[in-house]
Amino acid sequence: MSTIYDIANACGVSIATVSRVLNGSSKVSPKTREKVLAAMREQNYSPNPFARGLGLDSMKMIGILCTDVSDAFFAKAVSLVEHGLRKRGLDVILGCSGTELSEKKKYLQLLLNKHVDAIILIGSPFRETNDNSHLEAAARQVPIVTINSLIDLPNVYSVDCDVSSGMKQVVELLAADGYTSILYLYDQLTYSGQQKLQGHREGLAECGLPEQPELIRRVERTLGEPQGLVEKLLDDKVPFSAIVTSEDLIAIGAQKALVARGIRMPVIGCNNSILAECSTPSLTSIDNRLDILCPTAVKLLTKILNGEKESAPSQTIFPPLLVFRDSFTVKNTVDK
Amino acid sequence: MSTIYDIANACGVSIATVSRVLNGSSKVSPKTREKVLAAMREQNYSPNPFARGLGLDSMKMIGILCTDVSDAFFAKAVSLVEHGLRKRGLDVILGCSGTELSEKKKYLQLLLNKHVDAIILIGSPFRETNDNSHLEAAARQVPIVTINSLIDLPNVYSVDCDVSSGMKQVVELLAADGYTSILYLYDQLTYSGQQKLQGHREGLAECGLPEQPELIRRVERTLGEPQGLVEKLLDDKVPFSAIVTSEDLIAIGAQKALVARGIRMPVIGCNNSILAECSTPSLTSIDNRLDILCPTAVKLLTKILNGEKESAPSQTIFPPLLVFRDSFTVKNTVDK
DNA sequence: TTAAAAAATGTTAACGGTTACAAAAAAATA
DNA sequence: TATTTTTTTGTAACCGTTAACATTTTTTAA
Repeated sequence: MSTIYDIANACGVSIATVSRVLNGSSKVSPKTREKVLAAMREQNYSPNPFARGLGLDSMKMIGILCTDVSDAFFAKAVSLVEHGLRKRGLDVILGCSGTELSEKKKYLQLLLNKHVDAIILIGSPFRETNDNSHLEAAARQVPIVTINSLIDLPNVYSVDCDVSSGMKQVVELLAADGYTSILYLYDQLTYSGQQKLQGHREGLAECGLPEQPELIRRVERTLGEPQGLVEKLLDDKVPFSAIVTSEDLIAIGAQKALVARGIRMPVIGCNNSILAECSTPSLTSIDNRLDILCPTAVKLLTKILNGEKESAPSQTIFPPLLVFRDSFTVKNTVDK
Repeated sequence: MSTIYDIANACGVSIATVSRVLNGSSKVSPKTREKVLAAMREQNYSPNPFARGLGLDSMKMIGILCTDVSDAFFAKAVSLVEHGLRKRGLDVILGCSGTELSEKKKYLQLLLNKHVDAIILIGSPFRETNDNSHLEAAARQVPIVTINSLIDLPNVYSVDCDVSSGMKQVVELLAADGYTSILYLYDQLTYSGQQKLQGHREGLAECGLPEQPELIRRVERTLGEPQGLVEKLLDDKVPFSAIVTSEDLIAIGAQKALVARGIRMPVIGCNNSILAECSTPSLTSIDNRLDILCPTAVKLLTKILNGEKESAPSQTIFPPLLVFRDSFTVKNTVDK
């Protein structure tokens, strides 16, 4: 590994000059610049990131914190964010904390300890509890951008999708189609989980439908549990005529229960991951626009890192997109 | 941010003593140790990773390089590896290079430039070409552990699953059941892609079945392309009685074409991702044991980082697992 | 009680960059 | 040509650790 001193020696210049060439900061005469660049190429030089980091307190690394990359939703988000950051010359430290609040705190601290330049938080930082004191503390050290959850704290910037309205719209569409007994299956009440549930309730209220506790059920984010629950509800003859869920995986589990019994009714997922397409019948799903949120978050972040905090909106919200597939199409309305 | 000097001052000791407490290296008297630890707690001290990195040329970060985390297979692998590394106090820099060789090279270089302690390579480093000169060069700088591809180079350690035998076994099972015209759909001929194809061919040979070019077809790793191809083959009345694929996603696409026409025949996927379970009928799939490969790779890596290279096997191979689901069960054999 | 050995602590030079400031060289002006 | 201005380059301090080596303190042995 050659150092800045090696390059300086090779060209008969000082290390300051080499550093200047490296950073393109202040002026260097064209011919010395060329000489230095040639030496760098020759020696295959690459600046030591630790030394640089020590001086500048930055290694141009962004921490990405999510719950679980093996989940299709987070995987897509991480992928999109990683691409965006790379394109801008930023490296990515990945942390998958799981759902436990204590773990999330620990991971947040781990990233801070590594002196990342910023943190991108995918999904919700808190669960049922609204304790985000740790986030507040973290934001005092580095800017934080959250994707898919809205947090109002200094130095925290949120890019979110209004899934609440999506959920509401789904209820309205179903109701308009005569599906008035809607089974709502949700998993964790993270920020977006709460939004979804609220949207569902608003939809019910809007349509003058009653809120039935036995039709608003919490399940694990798995295939088996929703499937089992739906089977049980069918066994118990609990009446419902459509299923809406907070996640595609849950929807698919539920749909499997239906398919197994030859029952056909509208099933709506959320997140519109690849799973939705894989399901048979393919799943109608609320798309939370990660394809827009993630690039937006990255752009926002670069702005902030460039010191343009003033022009960085602390909240950016996009509308969701309903993607209709076989499990429920608006055409139903017409066909019926 | 308090430094080692702040702590030293606060306790009236030298920075060397603080450093010793920090590293637990040489002896420090119990009472000064306590005093120092107390000051650290009080000042919420955490050592500057860049300074440490500069001295030790290590920030205890491992680079993970994969093709695409948004793909269920890589997502699962990255997730498993991340967990294992975290548990051992190692941080993770993630790189998603895509399939282009030039990009892979670039990403490899990016990780090296960050002075990662090691690189874990998930999936294949090369495609149809067998050019792994860049890997060889990289391995001269840091140890490399590959997951799901076998590479014979100094300082490269491979943890792999023998999918070839899995593929072979599938053909044998199908043939034994009377399914002798097998459509084989594959995507990229990465290392494991080649292994799979070879296993398939071996299976055909073993069973005395002919290799039919029109039944060994390359498709994109998407849902739509295999679906379209199968539809076309059906239209063209190309005869086949079972479908085997190199990836679950492809299998699901193919199966969708069958389901749409009410045709039922064995469909076998590979990788056994969550997609396989989501499909209806649920997909029989070859599990390449990421649940074992990934922890093994991490353990191997820690061994290597601990300087126990001698006792680190350069190749570790696990057998695959056939996971039978609705799209093809061995019970078929009995039932028929 | 003193000398020797062991344990604890301190001093200081790396590690490889960045950058403020100083100095030298080149260009512009008088 | 001498002087001023501008451009280019060099010097050296600093960033916060680690660790070799030196020194002091404590313990043990004589």
